[in-house]
Amino acid sequence: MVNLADVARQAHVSKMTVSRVLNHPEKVSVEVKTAVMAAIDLIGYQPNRIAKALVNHQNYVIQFLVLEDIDTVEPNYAILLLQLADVLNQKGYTLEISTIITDNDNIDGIIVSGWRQSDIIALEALSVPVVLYGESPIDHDMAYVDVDNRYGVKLATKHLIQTGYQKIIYIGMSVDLPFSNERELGYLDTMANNRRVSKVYNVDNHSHVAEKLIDNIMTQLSENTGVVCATDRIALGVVRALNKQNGVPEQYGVVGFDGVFIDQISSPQLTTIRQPFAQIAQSLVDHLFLQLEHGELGMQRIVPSLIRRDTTRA
Amino acid sequence: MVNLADVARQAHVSKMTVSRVLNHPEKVSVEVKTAVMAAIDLIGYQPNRIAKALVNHQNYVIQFLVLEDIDTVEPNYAILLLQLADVLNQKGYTLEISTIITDNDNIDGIIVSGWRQSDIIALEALSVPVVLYGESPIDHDMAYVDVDNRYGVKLATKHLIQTGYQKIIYIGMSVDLPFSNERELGYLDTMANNRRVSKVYNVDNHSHVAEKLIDNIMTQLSENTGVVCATDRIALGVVRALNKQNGVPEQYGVVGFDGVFIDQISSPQLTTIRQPFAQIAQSLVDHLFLQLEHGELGMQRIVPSLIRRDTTRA
DNA sequence: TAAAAAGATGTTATCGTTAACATGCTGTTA
DNA sequence: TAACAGCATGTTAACGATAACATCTTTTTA
Repeated sequence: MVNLADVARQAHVSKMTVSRVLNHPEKVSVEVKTAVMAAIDLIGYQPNRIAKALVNHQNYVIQFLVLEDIDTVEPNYAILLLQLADVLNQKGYTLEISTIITDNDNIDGIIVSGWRQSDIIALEALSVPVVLYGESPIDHDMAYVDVDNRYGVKLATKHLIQTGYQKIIYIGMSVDLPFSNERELGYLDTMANNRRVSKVYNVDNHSHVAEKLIDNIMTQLSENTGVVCATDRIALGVVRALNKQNGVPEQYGVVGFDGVFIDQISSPQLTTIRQPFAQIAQSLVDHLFLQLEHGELGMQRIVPSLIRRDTTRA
Repeated sequence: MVNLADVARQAHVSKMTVSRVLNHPEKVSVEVKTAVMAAIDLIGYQPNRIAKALVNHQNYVIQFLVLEDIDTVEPNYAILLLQLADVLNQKGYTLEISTIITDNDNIDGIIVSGWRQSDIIALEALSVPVVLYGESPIDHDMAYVDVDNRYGVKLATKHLIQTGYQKIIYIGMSVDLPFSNERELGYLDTMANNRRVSKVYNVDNHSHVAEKLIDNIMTQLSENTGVVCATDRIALGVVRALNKQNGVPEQYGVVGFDGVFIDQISSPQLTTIRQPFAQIAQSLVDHLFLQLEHGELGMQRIVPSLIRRDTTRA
């Protein structure tokens, strides 16, 4: 393996000078710098992450902790995971994926997804920086990054109003977590602001459950109704039910939330609120390093956008 | 950070003895061993992966190389990725995810998914062990793990025959790769063995394309037809088209292939051939270590199974 | 122009672990 | 009982990189 010493020999300088060229180039004269660079190129030197880690007391490993039941969120995780890995790679970091909370000397930080209220205490007790994906519970001060859920559903609700649907109902998730509460509030706020009458249903986050719900309430559903859905899974079921009368998007409009995978395989393709996962991944990593390097707890709400497709009128 | 020296002090032995207790316990007397173990428990020592890596000339990092267009395979990747991470963690390894081929001193081995024929030469030139997910091209000798595609489609075809569908057609993918060829052969073989007339269509691997194909050939499709699909995506579109006449599973039977996510959100839920990803992940890692530790190129075909659900008759 | 400051480069020690070799003890054998 | 084998444990050096300090050269300043 080509190491610092080989480069040093090639460039007729000491190892330290080579190290400086790479880490503190401003402290090295221009001639030496170019000579060293040439030597590096010539013999194809790549710094050894392991040796660096040992002397810097770092691991260059970030843990992605998935506390959610994996089955319920697969497509989202795939895309988030790939984006995270990408951002971390660019910083020379590696990803460790775990499904249980452990205090571990071999990682530098943790990004957590799918946590419940009951996980928070254990997470706060960890000895490494933690960033939550998803808004943190009100009474705890933890770094987090989340999509702006309330704003997202606001967009969805407004869109249905503007495309002329008369009655607008909301189908949420039966879980008590910040993100689902925020989504519901986004609907309620927008309806109130537009002097509309709200109607909220809650179901488990599965397309079949949502489909059954719509089947059951179909008779009470007047034509020209818009349905704001808390997730694309729910929206998928809703569209399926409504399309038994071939009513989407003319008689009924549907908007989902997530914008990953499901929206595209649905037929017709879903109008949805897209979570920008590349941005989310970048922000999660940024906030983790903010904590790692400056001890600061940051939080950010990422603005989602409306993707107009075929389950709402043009 | 608690290290070997702390344990050694606590147990009144040398660092080397502690190291031996952990790596070569048979070379240490029983009394010393128990004393050291007690000291480890007492002060909560965890070995430092980085220092170990440095002295062993290993990185404890395996790269997962995704060469496929990410959009086309998300749910599969999520599940494979999580399983891989799990298997590797148990061996003290970490995962690096990459989308480009690079020769990299900081990894110990590579697991490749979604490769094309044109990638093979670059992959063979790499200086670390490589295992392919997906059968390797005939003229190259590389380690691989794959699901037994031919057998899987055999299962699917047989199932449709046994549940009494009269005519049985196959909808494959328009790509020339070992896995898709194998799947087609699984259909053709089984049909020939059962003295049935085959009919093969090919489409891009998207539900909408498959849906459109069925719409177009619907008039030529006699009732009591079974459709073997190369993927769940295709099956999803096929079911959607056939269900416009409410014909699944009584008039038409459909079987997919993959068994991840799509099969469950479909309505009715897909009968499918499930890829056992936990087993695949384990096998990929095993074959990588076989190569790493003994230089042996292994290959394995994992046997998939039929999941009977609601798109075929009981 | 001598002394001090600034700049460039080199030397040493260190991170935590382990392989290889060294030491010391017990017990066996002729 | 001397010689030696075999076992348990300790000591040293090494992995590759870098921080801290040391040294040497050049520039600045009074």
